[in-house]
Amino acid sequence: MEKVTINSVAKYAGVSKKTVSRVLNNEPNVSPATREKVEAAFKELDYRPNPIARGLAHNRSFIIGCLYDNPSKSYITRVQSGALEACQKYNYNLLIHPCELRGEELIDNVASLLSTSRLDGIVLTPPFSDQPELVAFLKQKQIPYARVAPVTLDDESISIRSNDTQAAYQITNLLLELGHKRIAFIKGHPDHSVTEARFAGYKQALKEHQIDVDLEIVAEGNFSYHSGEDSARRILNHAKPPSAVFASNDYMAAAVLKVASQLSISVPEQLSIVGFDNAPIARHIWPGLTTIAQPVEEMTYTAVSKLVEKINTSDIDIYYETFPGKLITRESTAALKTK
Amino acid sequence: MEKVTINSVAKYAGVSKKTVSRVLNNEPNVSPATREKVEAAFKELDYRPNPIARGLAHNRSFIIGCLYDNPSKSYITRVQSGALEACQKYNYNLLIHPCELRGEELIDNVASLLSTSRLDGIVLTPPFSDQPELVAFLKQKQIPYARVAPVTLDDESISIRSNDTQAAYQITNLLLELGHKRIAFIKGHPDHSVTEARFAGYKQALKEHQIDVDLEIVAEGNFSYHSGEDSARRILNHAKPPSAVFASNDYMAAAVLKVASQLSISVPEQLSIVGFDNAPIARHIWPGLTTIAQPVEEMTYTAVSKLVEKINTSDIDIYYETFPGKLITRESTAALKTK
DNA sequence: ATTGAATCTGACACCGGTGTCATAATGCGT
DNA sequence: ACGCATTATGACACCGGTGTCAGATTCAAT
Repeated sequence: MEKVTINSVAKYAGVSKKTVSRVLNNEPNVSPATREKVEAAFKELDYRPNPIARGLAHNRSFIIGCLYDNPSKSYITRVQSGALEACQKYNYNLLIHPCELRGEELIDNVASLLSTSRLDGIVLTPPFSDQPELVAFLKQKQIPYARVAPVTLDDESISIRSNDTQAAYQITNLLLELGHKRIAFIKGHPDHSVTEARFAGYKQALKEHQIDVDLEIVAEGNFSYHSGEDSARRILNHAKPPSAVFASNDYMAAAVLKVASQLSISVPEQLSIVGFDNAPIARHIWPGLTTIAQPVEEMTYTAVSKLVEKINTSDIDIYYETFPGKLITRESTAALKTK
Repeated sequence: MEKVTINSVAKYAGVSKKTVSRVLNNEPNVSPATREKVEAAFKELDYRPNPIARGLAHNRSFIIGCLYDNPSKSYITRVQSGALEACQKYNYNLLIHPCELRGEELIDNVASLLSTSRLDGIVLTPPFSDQPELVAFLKQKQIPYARVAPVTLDDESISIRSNDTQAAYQITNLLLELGHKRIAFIKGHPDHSVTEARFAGYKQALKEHQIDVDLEIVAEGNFSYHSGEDSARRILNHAKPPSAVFASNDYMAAAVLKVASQLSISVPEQLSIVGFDNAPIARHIWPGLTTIAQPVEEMTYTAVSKLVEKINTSDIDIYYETFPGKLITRESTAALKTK
């Protein structure tokens, strides 16, 4: 089984390789008869164009990079899944690049990624969507990029956003409507811009109900389960403990539930808990967590699609779209019993 | 900033491009003086070889594919992480390829993946490590491959194994030593070869303690949380309920815990539960799950490393290595109280 | 039949590297 | 100083596609 190149097809079909190339790329100015001959040859020889050669000729790699650093495996998998689907649609490949660096080192790392792998474009997922130095670097290097779930705005890019503040507002309101007045909050990782966005929604809801934010029951977490445990221990042992806890993601919320069990605080009877993200764990623990679901796959799919379109047509310069979150009610929340 | 090619370096250093190529690849027969000149030019111009051109010349893509279909996101992430690390070491890229197909469709899908992406090699993770048609196909197509955690043997390949039977035996023994005599078992997905391997370990341990396997408390799961719930409900509502449950993975074990809470069966006082895999959920629920940890990253790292070495040297033909599992004891197991 | 425009087709260089092989430069023994 | 083996270097074709442009063919209009 010798390999089938454009030359063998050309010979087989009795035309020049350029004509074969024209058929391959659906270029105009090929007579129907010729086109048919060439297509028959494709079938007959089972010809597959070599993407590497094509890449060399175009000075393109047909590879999109995906940059992430997220403690949630399920989030990463969902991002990948959406990105992959978009790549397949356009015959691109996806190169995943987990990266824990920040600042100068991050720039160096991405620079070396770009020069070694010759990416055609790059998708930034949180927390990288909001790293101004990184964005500036890509802009300066003229590397097309798209940002998933950024909070900051940037006039010349593709940004696929979610409205975390709104969603956090909504879920806090749910607790308020259930009668909770003393609601603790566990913040996320300070590098992630959604951290402040979610906190802002929480504060706004409290404010509208004329409740002051009590920083004694606001803990600094970092999205990890462990940080949730520490925060929960502090909050639940407070002299005036809250009747509800809003953790900035589901892992930390799960940790709150664990600490509550350890302290024999029953959920949701004595304590309501809400999380964020609708990670698998939210329904894998008992009671299940009330949380916010976001269409992560869809967001990433859109981001990569728009990015590839930008690369292919250099038409789209700016694209904004906001995807709404959805409140999911499970067993971890209940009305406050009036004592 | 015009782009730096091998030609510009050659011109700058005053040598031919072939000489530059020689320096680049550490080939012999370059005088120290010339080598230095060229290396200085590299630095000066910040030259990065174009992997696509190199790929074309070598008829290689420098891409390794990773095939998987696993319900556990954390498992996937760990596989990716090990594979990526190995790829980086050898300057390869990793192409991830989730795939839910089986049989004929699977072969077609992989065939098209190979011809479109020109992979240099492919890593098979469970359940693909044990699909005989797929392995036969790759062998016939002469595509180098490595198998992670296969159960079946195959004389001519790279196989990085774990001893699931032994580990299952060990964890079952732990329950037996705690005094449990009636131990339920929830099987995994029938497509995964580890499913039978783990069951075999369970049976062996029971046999050595002269306990017959009671198929009434052996459930057919599929590794999903949901299947674990269904199985747990059946098992725990049995007329003669078990005092311990061994679920083939941690998700199903977590589901058993949930069902137990719903039925007000306290864990571990009335019921011991063990899982398998040491997934994050094993320590994110309360009580934490006693389980088996396997060095997934390390296994995949080794698999990819050996695969790339095979590609580069066509030396290694066969490579076997078995990684042991490790028992992790948490709060979900306790000694059976003698009534 | 003739002409001009529109449509088709192929020769050839090129993308940025690597392999082959011939030739130039060096080292070494006598 | 000479000859010979060894090392160093470059010219050139090639990997498998694509862009450019000139030449060939077709077609409609006169």
